[in-house]
Amino acid sequence: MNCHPEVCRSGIATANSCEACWVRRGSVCAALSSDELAVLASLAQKAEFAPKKALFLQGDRVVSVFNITSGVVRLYKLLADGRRQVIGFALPGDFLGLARGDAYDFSADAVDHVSACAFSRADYTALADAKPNLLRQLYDFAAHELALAQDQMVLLGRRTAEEKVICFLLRLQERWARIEGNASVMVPLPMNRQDIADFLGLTIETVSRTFTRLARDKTILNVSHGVRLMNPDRMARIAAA
Amino acid sequence: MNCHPEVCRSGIATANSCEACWVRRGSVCAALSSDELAVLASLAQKAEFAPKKALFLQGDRVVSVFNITSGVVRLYKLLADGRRQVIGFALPGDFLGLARGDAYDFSADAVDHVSACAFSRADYTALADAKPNLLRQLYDFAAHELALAQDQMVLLGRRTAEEKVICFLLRLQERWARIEGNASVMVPLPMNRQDIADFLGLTIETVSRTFTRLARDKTILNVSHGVRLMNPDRMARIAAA
DNA sequence: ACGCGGCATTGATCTACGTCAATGCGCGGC
DNA sequence: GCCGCGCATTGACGTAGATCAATGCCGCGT
Repeated sequence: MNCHPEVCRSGIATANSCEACWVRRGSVCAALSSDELAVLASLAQKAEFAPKKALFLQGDRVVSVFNITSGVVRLYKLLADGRRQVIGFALPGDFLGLARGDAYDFSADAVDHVSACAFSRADYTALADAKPNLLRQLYDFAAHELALAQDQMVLLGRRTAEEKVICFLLRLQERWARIEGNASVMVPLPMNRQDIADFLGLTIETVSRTFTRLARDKTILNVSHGVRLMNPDRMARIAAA
Repeated sequence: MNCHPEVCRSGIATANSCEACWVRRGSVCAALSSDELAVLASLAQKAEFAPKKALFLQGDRVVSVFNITSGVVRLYKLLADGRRQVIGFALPGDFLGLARGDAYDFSADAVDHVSACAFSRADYTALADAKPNLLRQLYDFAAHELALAQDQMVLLGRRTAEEKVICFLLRLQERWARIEGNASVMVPLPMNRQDIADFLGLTIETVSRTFTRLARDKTILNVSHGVRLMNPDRMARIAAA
Protein backbone atom coordinates (compact mmCIF):
# COMPACT_ATOMS: atom_id res chain seq x y z
CA MET A 1 0.00 0.00 0.00
CA ASN A 2 2.99 2.23 0.57
CA CYS A 3 4.12 1.92 -2.97
CA HIS A 4 1.60 2.62 -5.61
CA PRO A 5 3.86 2.38 -8.62
CA GLU A 6 1.96 5.15 -10.38
CA VAL A 7 2.36 7.41 -7.39
CA CYS A 8 5.83 6.61 -6.17
CA ARG A 9 7.74 6.90 -9.38
CA SER A 10 9.11 10.33 -10.05
CA GLY A 11 6.75 12.71 -11.78
CA ILE A 12 9.44 13.88 -14.13
CA ALA A 13 10.96 11.32 -16.43
CA THR A 14 13.96 13.36 -17.47
CA ALA A 15 15.22 16.49 -15.80
CA ASN A 16 13.17 19.54 -16.75
CA SER A 17 11.07 17.85 -19.36
CA CYS A 18 7.47 18.82 -18.94
CA GLU A 19 6.41 16.92 -22.05
CA ALA A 20 7.25 13.63 -20.40
CA CYS A 21 5.68 14.56 -17.04
CA TRP A 22 3.13 11.95 -16.16
CA VAL A 23 0.99 14.22 -13.99
CA ARG A 24 0.58 16.73 -16.79
CA ARG A 25 -2.73 15.28 -17.93
CA GLY A 26 -5.08 16.38 -15.16
CA SER A 27 -2.77 19.14 -14.04
CA VAL A 28 -2.70 22.83 -14.66
CA CYS A 29 -0.04 22.37 -17.34
CA ALA A 30 -2.33 20.16 -19.41
CA ALA A 31 -3.38 21.77 -22.68
CA LEU A 32 -0.24 23.80 -23.13
CA SER A 33 1.37 23.62 -26.54
CA SER A 34 4.74 21.99 -27.03
CA ASP A 35 6.63 25.29 -27.16
CA GLU A 36 4.79 26.62 -24.11
CA LEU A 37 5.82 23.48 -22.27
CA ALA A 38 9.41 24.14 -23.25
CA VAL A 39 9.22 27.60 -21.66
CA LEU A 40 7.61 26.10 -18.58
CA ALA A 41 10.33 23.45 -18.38
CA SER A 42 13.04 26.09 -18.48
CA LEU A 43 11.49 27.77 -15.44
CA ALA A 44 10.84 24.61 -13.44
CA GLN A 45 12.95 23.61 -10.46
CA LYS A 46 12.63 20.10 -9.13
CA ALA A 47 11.99 20.15 -5.36
CA GLU A 48 11.87 17.29 -2.84
CA PHE A 49 10.44 17.31 0.68
CA ALA A 50 10.92 14.71 3.40
CA PRO A 51 7.87 13.71 5.50
CA LYS A 52 6.71 16.58 7.78
CA LYS A 53 8.90 19.16 6.06
CA ALA A 54 7.11 22.40 5.27
CA LEU A 55 6.66 23.54 1.67
CA PHE A 56 5.67 26.89 3.17
CA LEU A 57 4.06 28.32 6.27
CA GLN A 58 1.09 30.60 6.77
CA GLY A 59 2.42 34.18 6.64
CA ASP A 60 5.45 33.38 4.46
CA ARG A 61 5.92 35.61 1.47
CA VAL A 62 4.88 33.76 -1.69
CA VAL A 63 8.13 33.25 -3.56
CA SER A 64 7.34 29.94 -5.25
CA VAL A 65 4.38 28.07 -6.59
CA PHE A 66 4.32 24.28 -6.89
CA ASN A 67 2.98 21.47 -8.97
CA ILE A 68 2.96 18.27 -6.95
CA THR A 69 4.40 15.37 -8.91
CA SER A 70 4.37 12.70 -6.22
CA GLY A 71 3.40 12.33 -2.59
CA VAL A 72 0.72 13.99 -0.49
CA VAL A 73 0.73 17.49 1.01
CA ARG A 74 -1.32 18.56 4.02
CA LEU A 75 -2.77 22.10 3.82
CA TYR A 76 -3.91 23.61 7.10
CA LYS A 77 -4.68 26.69 9.10
CA LEU A 78 -4.02 27.22 12.79
CA LEU A 79 -5.96 29.31 15.27
CA ALA A 80 -3.98 31.28 17.83
CA ASP A 81 -4.76 28.75 20.59
CA GLY A 82 -3.51 25.81 18.54
CA ARG A 83 -6.73 24.44 17.13
CA ARG A 84 -6.02 23.21 13.63
CA GLN A 85 -8.19 22.84 10.55
CA VAL A 86 -6.81 20.86 7.65
CA ILE A 87 -8.31 22.56 4.60
CA GLY A 88 -7.21 19.95 2.10
CA PHE A 89 -4.75 17.37 0.91
CA ALA A 90 -2.82 18.11 -2.29
CA LEU A 91 -2.21 15.02 -4.42
CA PRO A 92 -0.02 14.51 -7.49
CA GLY A 93 -1.13 16.86 -10.26
CA ASP A 94 -2.42 19.48 -7.83
CA PHE A 95 -1.27 23.07 -7.99
CA LEU A 96 -0.25 25.06 -4.91
CA GLY A 97 0.05 28.81 -4.96
CA LEU A 98 -3.35 30.29 -5.62
CA ALA A 99 -2.79 32.54 -2.59
CA ARG A 100 -4.15 36.04 -2.98
CA GLY A 101 -1.85 38.83 -1.85
CA ASP A 102 1.80 38.16 -1.31
CA ALA A 103 1.64 36.01 1.81
CA TYR A 104 0.33 32.47 2.09
CA ASP A 105 -2.80 32.29 4.18
CA PHE A 106 -2.30 28.63 5.07
CA SER A 107 0.56 26.26 5.72
CA ALA A 108 1.55 23.25 3.65
CA ASP A 109 3.74 20.35 4.65
CA ALA A 110 4.66 16.99 3.29
CA VAL A 111 2.69 14.02 4.64
CA ASP A 112 5.01 11.45 3.06
CA HIS A 113 7.91 12.02 0.70
CA VAL A 114 6.89 14.73 -1.75
CA SER A 115 8.29 15.71 -5.13
CA ALA A 116 7.19 18.93 -6.77
CA CYS A 117 7.93 21.28 -9.61
CA ALA A 118 8.68 24.70 -8.18
CA PHE A 119 8.40 27.95 -10.13
CA SER A 120 9.19 31.44 -9.04
CA ARG A 121 5.87 33.13 -8.51
CA ALA A 122 6.97 36.13 -10.59
CA ASP A 123 7.91 33.92 -13.54
CA TYR A 124 4.69 32.01 -13.23
CA THR A 125 2.37 35.01 -13.14
CA ALA A 126 4.30 36.57 -16.03
CA LEU A 127 3.80 33.37 -17.99
CA ALA A 128 0.12 33.28 -17.07
CA ASP A 129 -0.29 36.86 -18.22
CA ALA A 130 1.45 36.06 -21.51
CA LYS A 131 -0.37 32.80 -22.13
CA PRO A 132 -4.16 33.04 -21.73
CA ASN A 133 -4.13 29.26 -22.15
CA LEU A 134 -2.39 28.85 -18.84
CA LEU A 135 -4.48 31.53 -17.14
CA ARG A 136 -7.56 29.69 -18.32
CA GLN A 137 -6.23 26.48 -16.76
CA LEU A 138 -5.52 28.28 -13.51
CA TYR A 139 -9.02 29.71 -13.53
CA ASP A 140 -10.53 26.28 -14.08
CA PHE A 141 -8.39 24.82 -11.33
CA ALA A 142 -9.44 27.59 -8.92
CA ALA A 143 -13.10 27.05 -9.77
CA HIS A 144 -12.65 23.32 -9.22
CA GLU A 145 -10.99 23.90 -5.85
CA LEU A 146 -13.81 26.23 -4.93
CA ALA A 147 -16.38 23.54 -5.73
CA LEU A 148 -14.46 21.08 -3.54
CA ALA A 149 -14.32 23.64 -0.73
CA GLN A 150 -18.06 24.14 -0.93
CA ASP A 151 -18.67 20.41 -0.68
CA GLN A 152 -16.40 20.36 2.32
CA MET A 153 -18.48 23.12 3.93
CA VAL A 154 -21.57 20.94 3.63
CA LEU A 155 -19.65 18.06 5.15
CA LEU A 156 -18.31 20.13 8.05
CA GLY A 157 -21.54 21.96 8.77
CA ARG A 158 -24.23 19.35 8.32
CA ARG A 159 -22.92 15.80 8.38
CA THR A 160 -22.52 13.28 11.19
CA ALA A 161 -19.17 11.73 12.13
CA GLU A 162 -19.95 8.51 10.26
CA GLU A 163 -21.01 10.38 7.14
CA LYS A 164 -17.90 12.55 7.32
CA VAL A 165 -15.58 9.56 7.39
CA ILE A 166 -17.44 7.76 4.61
CA CYS A 167 -17.51 10.82 2.35
CA PHE A 168 -13.84 11.37 3.02
CA LEU A 169 -12.95 7.84 1.97
CA LEU A 170 -15.12 7.92 -1.16
CA ARG A 171 -13.77 11.30 -2.27
CA LEU A 172 -10.21 10.21 -1.72
CA GLN A 173 -10.86 7.01 -3.65
CA GLU A 174 -12.17 9.06 -6.54
CA ARG A 175 -9.17 11.38 -6.52
CA TRP A 176 -6.74 8.45 -6.52
CA ALA A 177 -8.75 6.89 -9.34
CA ARG A 178 -8.42 10.07 -11.40
CA ILE A 179 -4.66 10.04 -10.82
CA GLU A 180 -4.06 6.36 -11.39
CA GLY A 181 -6.56 6.07 -14.20
CA ASN A 182 -8.62 3.32 -12.59
CA ALA A 183 -10.76 3.06 -9.47
CA SER A 184 -9.67 0.65 -6.76
CA VAL A 185 -11.30 -0.43 -3.51
CA MET A 186 -7.87 -0.10 -1.89
CA VAL A 187 -7.65 3.50 -0.69
CA PRO A 188 -4.20 4.61 0.49
CA LEU A 189 -4.27 6.86 3.56
CA PRO A 190 -0.77 8.29 3.94
CA MET A 191 -2.04 10.87 6.46
CA ASN A 192 -2.54 9.91 10.10
CA ARG A 193 -5.73 9.90 12.17
CA GLN A 194 -5.07 13.34 13.61
CA ASP A 195 -4.86 14.78 10.09
CA ILE A 196 -8.13 13.13 9.13
CA ALA A 197 -9.77 14.37 12.34
CA ASP A 198 -8.57 17.93 11.70
CA PHE A 199 -9.84 17.70 8.13
CA LEU A 200 -13.29 16.47 9.16
CA GLY A 201 -13.77 18.71 12.18
CA LEU A 202 -13.65 15.78 14.61
CA THR A 203 -11.31 14.48 17.31
CA ILE A 204 -8.87 11.67 16.76
CA GLU A 205 -10.88 9.45 19.12
CA THR A 206 -14.09 9.91 17.17
CA VAL A 207 -12.31 9.15 13.88
CA SER A 208 -10.75 6.05 15.39
CA ARG A 209 -14.04 4.80 16.81
CA THR A 210 -15.77 5.42 13.49
CA PHE A 211 -13.14 3.43 11.60
CA THR A 212 -13.41 0.49 14.00
CA ARG A 213 -17.22 0.59 13.86
CA LEU A 214 -17.13 0.58 10.04
CA ALA A 215 -14.63 -2.28 10.13
CA ARG A 216 -16.76 -4.22 12.66
CA ASP A 217 -19.81 -4.13 10.38
CA LYS A 218 -17.69 -5.13 7.35
CA THR A 219 -18.08 -1.84 5.50
CA ILE A 220 -14.33 -1.37 5.34
CA LEU A 221 -11.22 -3.34 6.19
CA ASN A 222 -8.37 -1.52 7.90
CA VAL A 223 -5.01 -2.26 6.33
CA SER A 224 -1.66 -0.81 7.21
CA HIS A 225 -1.55 2.59 5.51
CA GLY A 226 -5.00 2.62 4.10
CA VAL A 227 -8.37 1.02 3.91
CA ARG A 228 -10.15 -1.48 1.71
CA LEU A 229 -13.73 -0.60 0.82
CA MET A 230 -15.77 -3.77 1.38
CA ASN A 231 -19.18 -2.28 0.71
CA PRO A 232 -18.88 0.77 -1.53
CA ASP A 233 -22.58 0.64 -2.36
CA ARG A 234 -23.62 1.03 1.23
CA MET A 235 -21.09 3.82 1.61
CA ALA A 236 -22.39 5.59 -1.49
CA ARG A 237 -25.93 5.32 -0.13
CA ILE A 238 -24.91 6.93 3.16
CA ALA A 239 -22.91 9.63 1.37
CA ALA A 240 -25.87 10.44 -0.90
CA ALA A 241 -28.33 10.81 2.00
CA MET B 1 -31.55 49.76 8.73
CA ASN B 2 -33.66 48.40 5.88
CA CYS B 3 -32.61 51.13 3.58
CA HIS B 4 -28.93 51.71 3.27
CA PRO B 5 -29.01 54.29 0.55
CA GLU B 6 -25.83 52.95 -0.97
CA VAL B 7 -27.27 49.47 -1.10
CA CYS B 8 -30.87 50.06 -2.03
CA ARG B 9 -30.43 52.35 -4.96
CA SER B 10 -30.18 50.64 -8.29
CA GLY B 11 -26.72 49.58 -9.31
CA ILE B 12 -27.14 50.86 -12.81
CA ALA B 13 -27.75 54.55 -13.23
CA THR B 14 -28.93 54.42 -16.81
CA ALA B 15 -30.05 51.33 -18.68
CA ASN B 16 -27.11 49.28 -19.94
CA SER B 17 -24.39 51.65 -18.91
CA CYS B 18 -21.58 49.80 -17.21
CA GLU B 19 -19.45 52.93 -16.92
CA ALA B 20 -21.89 54.48 -14.48
CA CYS B 21 -22.38 51.26 -12.49
CA TRP B 22 -21.60 52.00 -8.86
CA VAL B 23 -20.65 48.42 -7.96
CA ARG B 24 -18.07 48.27 -10.75
CA ARG B 25 -15.22 49.22 -8.46
CA GLY B 26 -14.73 46.07 -6.38
CA SER B 27 -16.48 43.92 -8.92
CA VAL B 28 -15.25 41.63 -11.62
CA CYS B 29 -15.84 44.33 -14.24
CA ALA B 30 -13.40 46.68 -12.53
CA ALA B 31 -10.26 47.31 -14.57
CA LEU B 32 -11.93 46.91 -17.94
CA SER B 33 -11.22 49.61 -20.46
CA SER B 34 -13.91 51.94 -21.66
CA ASP B 35 -14.46 50.10 -24.92
CA GLU B 36 -14.52 46.73 -23.18
CA LEU B 37 -17.18 48.10 -20.85
CA ALA B 38 -19.19 49.15 -23.86
CA VAL B 39 -19.12 45.56 -25.16
CA LEU B 40 -20.07 44.30 -21.72
CA ALA B 41 -22.94 46.78 -21.54
CA SER B 42 -24.30 45.60 -24.87
CA LEU B 43 -24.49 42.06 -23.50
CA ALA B 44 -25.95 42.93 -20.10
CA GLN B 45 -29.58 42.29 -19.20
CA LYS B 46 -30.98 43.93 -16.11
CA ALA B 47 -32.69 41.35 -13.88
CA GLU B 48 -34.78 41.80 -10.73
CA PHE B 49 -35.74 39.20 -8.15
CA ALA B 50 -38.34 39.50 -5.40
CA PRO B 51 -37.47 38.13 -1.93
CA LYS B 52 -37.22 34.30 -1.92
CA LYS B 53 -37.26 34.07 -5.71
CA ALA B 54 -34.61 31.75 -7.12
CA LEU B 55 -31.87 33.08 -9.39
CA PHE B 56 -31.15 29.45 -10.20
CA LEU B 57 -31.36 26.02 -8.60
CA GLN B 58 -28.80 23.30 -8.05
CA GLY B 59 -28.87 21.08 -11.17
CA ASP B 60 -30.13 23.82 -13.53
CA ARG B 61 -28.18 24.19 -16.73
CA VAL B 62 -25.99 27.28 -16.54
CA VAL B 63 -27.51 29.67 -19.06
CA SER B 64 -26.72 32.96 -17.33
CA VAL B 65 -24.12 34.44 -15.06
CA PHE B 66 -24.86 37.38 -12.77
CA ASN B 67 -23.29 40.43 -11.23
CA ILE B 68 -25.26 41.48 -8.17
CA THR B 69 -25.92 45.21 -8.16
CA SER B 70 -28.14 45.44 -5.10
CA GLY B 71 -29.62 43.17 -2.46
CA VAL B 72 -28.38 39.94 -0.90
CA VAL B 73 -28.41 36.44 -2.39
CA ARG B 74 -28.33 33.23 -0.35
CA LEU B 75 -26.22 30.41 -1.86
CA TYR B 76 -26.90 26.94 -0.51
CA LYS B 77 -26.71 23.22 -1.02
CA LEU B 78 -29.25 20.66 0.09
CA LEU B 79 -28.68 17.07 1.14
CA ALA B 80 -31.22 14.49 -0.01
CA ASP B 81 -32.88 14.39 3.44
CA GLY B 82 -33.38 18.15 3.54
CA ARG B 83 -30.41 19.25 5.62
CA ARG B 84 -29.22 22.56 4.23
CA GLN B 85 -25.83 24.24 4.21
CA VAL B 86 -25.67 27.87 3.22
CA ILE B 87 -22.29 28.20 1.49
CA GLY B 88 -22.32 31.97 1.26
CA PHE B 89 -24.16 35.23 0.85
CA ALA B 90 -23.57 37.20 -2.34
CA LEU B 91 -23.55 40.96 -1.80
CA PRO B 92 -23.57 43.85 -4.29
CA GLY B 93 -20.50 43.58 -6.51
CA ASP B 94 -20.28 39.81 -6.22
CA PHE B 95 -20.19 37.58 -9.27
CA LEU B 96 -22.29 34.43 -9.59
CA GLY B 97 -21.56 31.79 -12.18
CA LEU B 98 -18.20 30.27 -11.46
CA ALA B 99 -19.84 26.84 -11.73
CA ARG B 100 -17.69 24.20 -13.39
CA GLY B 101 -19.45 21.99 -15.90
CA ASP B 102 -22.75 23.05 -17.33
CA ALA B 103 -24.99 22.62 -14.31
CA TYR B 104 -25.02 24.71 -11.15
CA ASP B 105 -23.90 22.73 -8.14
CA PHE B 106 -25.70 24.97 -5.67
CA SER B 107 -28.88 27.01 -5.51
CA ALA B 108 -29.15 30.77 -5.21
CA ASP B 109 -32.15 32.79 -4.15
CA ALA B 110 -32.90 36.35 -3.23
CA VAL B 111 -32.91 37.17 0.49
CA ASP B 112 -34.40 40.61 -0.02
CA HIS B 113 -35.12 42.43 -3.27
CA VAL B 114 -32.21 41.76 -5.63
CA SER B 115 -31.07 43.54 -8.77
CA ALA B 116 -28.46 41.94 -10.98
CA CYS B 117 -26.78 42.21 -14.33
CA ALA B 118 -27.34 38.99 -16.24
CA PHE B 119 -25.17 37.80 -19.11
CA SER B 120 -25.56 34.74 -21.26
CA ARG B 121 -22.90 32.34 -20.14
CA ALA B 122 -21.79 31.74 -23.73
CA ASP B 123 -21.32 35.46 -24.35
CA TYR B 124 -19.49 35.86 -21.09
CA THR B 125 -17.01 33.02 -21.59
CA ALA B 126 -16.42 34.20 -25.16
CA LEU B 127 -15.66 37.66 -23.81
CA ALA B 128 -13.39 36.22 -21.13
CA ASP B 129 -11.52 34.23 -23.77
CA ALA B 130 -11.13 37.33 -25.90
CA LYS B 131 -10.17 39.68 -23.05
CA PRO B 132 -7.44 38.29 -20.79
CA ASN B 133 -8.15 41.32 -18.60
CA LEU B 134 -11.53 39.95 -17.69
CA LEU B 135 -10.26 36.41 -17.35
CA ARG B 136 -7.65 37.72 -14.94
CA GLN B 137 -10.39 39.40 -12.90
CA LEU B 138 -12.39 36.20 -12.84
CA TYR B 139 -9.34 34.29 -11.70
CA ASP B 140 -8.69 36.77 -8.90
CA PHE B 141 -12.31 36.63 -7.86
CA ALA B 142 -12.24 32.82 -7.80
CA ALA B 143 -9.05 32.84 -5.73
CA HIS B 144 -10.65 35.32 -3.34
CA GLU B 145 -13.76 33.18 -3.00
CA LEU B 146 -11.55 30.18 -2.36
CA ALA B 147 -9.78 32.01 0.46
CA LEU B 148 -13.15 32.91 1.99
CA ALA B 149 -14.28 29.30 1.69
CA GLN B 150 -11.14 28.12 3.48
CA ASP B 151 -11.75 30.54 6.33
CA GLN B 152 -15.28 29.23 6.52
CA MET B 153 -13.94 25.67 6.79
CA VAL B 154 -11.93 26.67 9.85
CA LEU B 155 -15.01 28.28 11.32
CA LEU B 156 -17.25 25.27 10.65
CA GLY B 157 -14.75 22.66 11.75
CA ARG B 158 -13.06 24.18 14.75
CA ARG B 159 -14.98 27.06 16.29
CA THR B 160 -17.58 27.20 19.06
CA ALA B 161 -21.08 28.58 18.55
CA GLU B 162 -20.18 31.92 20.12
CA GLU B 163 -17.06 32.29 17.99
CA LYS B 164 -19.02 31.36 14.88
CA VAL B 165 -21.58 34.08 15.44
CA ILE B 166 -18.96 36.70 16.30
CA CYS B 167 -16.81 35.88 13.26
CA PHE B 168 -19.89 35.97 11.09
CA LEU B 169 -20.82 39.44 12.29
CA LEU B 170 -17.30 40.83 11.95
CA ARG B 171 -16.84 39.40 8.47
CA LEU B 172 -20.17 40.74 7.33
CA GLN B 173 -19.31 44.14 8.78
CA GLU B 174 -16.11 44.15 6.79
CA ARG B 175 -17.86 43.20 3.57
CA TRP B 176 -20.45 45.96 4.01
CA ALA B 177 -17.63 48.38 4.75
CA ARG B 178 -15.90 47.44 1.52
CA ILE B 179 -19.12 48.04 -0.37
CA GLU B 180 -20.18 51.25 1.32
CA GLY B 181 -16.66 52.60 1.58
CA ASN B 182 -16.70 53.07 5.34
CA ALA B 183 -16.96 50.74 8.31
CA SER B 184 -19.98 51.06 10.56
CA VAL B 185 -20.92 49.37 13.84
CA MET B 186 -24.43 48.97 12.43
CA VAL B 187 -24.41 45.64 10.62
CA PRO B 188 -27.49 44.95 8.46
CA LEU B 189 -28.68 41.34 8.60
CA PRO B 190 -31.24 40.94 5.83
CA MET B 191 -31.11 37.15 6.16
CA ASN B 192 -33.10 35.39 8.89
CA ARG B 193 -31.87 33.31 11.82
CA GLN B 194 -32.38 30.03 9.95
CA ASP B 195 -30.11 31.26 7.15
CA ILE B 196 -27.45 32.26 9.66
CA ALA B 197 -27.77 28.89 11.43
CA ASP B 198 -27.43 27.00 8.15
CA PHE B 199 -24.41 29.11 7.25
CA LEU B 200 -22.68 28.49 10.59
CA GLY B 201 -23.53 24.81 10.95
CA LEU B 202 -25.78 25.45 13.96
CA THR B 203 -29.49 25.27 14.76
CA ILE B 204 -31.74 28.29 14.82
CA GLU B 205 -32.14 27.92 18.59
CA THR B 206 -28.41 28.01 19.22
CA VAL B 207 -28.03 31.09 17.02
CA SER B 208 -30.89 32.81 18.82
CA ARG B 209 -29.52 31.98 22.26
CA THR B 210 -26.07 33.20 21.23
CA PHE B 211 -27.47 36.52 20.01
CA THR B 212 -29.40 37.07 23.22
CA ARG B 213 -26.39 36.13 25.34
CA LEU B 214 -24.19 38.59 23.40
CA ALA B 215 -26.88 41.24 23.79
CA ARG B 216 -27.23 40.51 27.53
CA ASP B 217 -23.51 41.12 28.13
CA LYS B 218 -23.59 44.29 26.02
CA THR B 219 -21.38 42.97 23.22
CA ILE B 220 -24.06 43.68 20.65
CA LEU B 221 -27.43 45.37 20.50
CA ASN B 222 -30.17 43.69 18.51
CA VAL B 223 -32.00 46.08 16.23
CA SER B 224 -34.75 45.28 13.78
CA HIS B 225 -32.96 43.92 10.69
CA GLY B 226 -29.47 43.92 11.98
CA VAL B 227 -27.18 44.34 14.89
CA ARG B 228 -25.12 47.13 16.44
CA LEU B 229 -21.64 46.14 17.54
CA MET B 230 -21.20 47.60 21.04
CA ASN B 231 -17.82 46.06 21.79
CA PRO B 232 -15.98 45.34 18.55
CA ASP B 233 -12.67 45.01 20.40
CA ARG B 234 -13.90 42.19 22.57
CA MET B 235 -15.37 40.55 19.47
CA ALA B 236 -12.10 40.92 17.57
CA ARG B 237 -10.26 39.36 20.49
CA ILE B 238 -12.58 36.35 20.51
CA ALA B 239 -12.38 36.02 16.72
CA ALA B 240 -8.58 36.13 16.81
CA ALA B 241 -8.30 33.42 19.47
C1' DA C 1 15.64 -9.68 20.37
C1' DC C 2 14.70 -5.83 23.07
C1' DG C 3 12.98 -1.58 24.29
C1' DC C 4 11.34 2.79 23.05
C1' DG C 5 8.50 6.30 20.94
C1' DG C 6 4.85 7.55 18.20
C1' DC C 7 0.47 6.48 16.82
C1' DA C 8 -4.02 4.15 17.37
C1' DT C 9 -7.55 2.12 20.06
C1' DT C 10 -10.71 1.66 23.82
C1' DG C 11 -13.46 2.89 27.87
C1' DA C 12 -15.72 6.14 31.25
C1' DT C 13 -17.53 10.38 31.76
C1' DC C 14 -18.80 15.25 30.54
C1' DT C 15 -20.87 18.96 27.94
C1' DA C 16 -22.00 21.97 24.07
C1' DC C 17 -25.23 21.88 21.21
C1' DG C 18 -29.41 19.68 19.31
C1' DT C 19 -34.30 18.48 19.88
C1' DC C 20 -38.86 19.18 21.28
C1' DA C 21 -42.31 22.16 22.80
C1' DA C 22 -44.36 26.38 24.15
C1' DT C 23 -44.67 31.24 24.16
C1' DG C 24 -43.72 35.95 22.41
C1' DC C 25 -43.86 39.50 19.12
C1' DG C 26 -43.75 42.60 15.07
C1' DC C 27 -45.89 43.39 10.72
C1' DG C 28 -49.01 43.42 7.02
C1' DG C 29 -53.80 42.73 5.61
C1' DC C 30 -58.45 43.69 6.23
C1' DG D 1 -57.21 48.55 15.55
C1' DC D 2 -57.32 43.63 15.50
C1' DC D 3 -55.99 39.23 13.81
C1' DG D 4 -53.10 35.90 12.16
C1' DC D 5 -48.78 34.34 10.42
C1' DG D 6 -44.04 33.87 10.15
C1' DC D 7 -40.18 34.42 12.65
C1' DA D 8 -37.69 34.65 17.02
C1' DT D 9 -37.08 33.54 21.74
C1' DT D 10 -37.03 30.71 25.79
C1' DG D 11 -37.03 26.53 28.59
C1' DA D 12 -36.56 21.45 29.65
C1' DC D 13 -34.32 17.62 28.32
C1' DG D 14 -31.51 14.34 25.26
C1' DT D 15 -27.32 12.94 22.83
C1' DA D 16 -23.40 12.92 19.55
C1' DG D 17 -19.21 13.76 20.01
C1' DA D 18 -15.48 15.85 23.13
C1' DT D 19 -12.51 15.09 26.93
C1' DC D 20 -9.70 12.49 30.02
C1' DA D 21 -7.15 8.51 30.89
C1' DA D 22 -5.22 4.09 30.10
C1' DT D 23 -3.67 0.46 27.24
C1' DG D 24 -2.24 -1.64 22.92
C1' DC D 25 0.64 -2.12 19.02
C1' DC D 26 3.84 -1.60 15.33
C1' DG D 27 8.22 -0.23 13.34
C1' DC D 28 12.78 1.06 14.04
C1' DG D 29 17.20 1.61 15.98
C1' DT D 30 20.67 -0.57 18.77
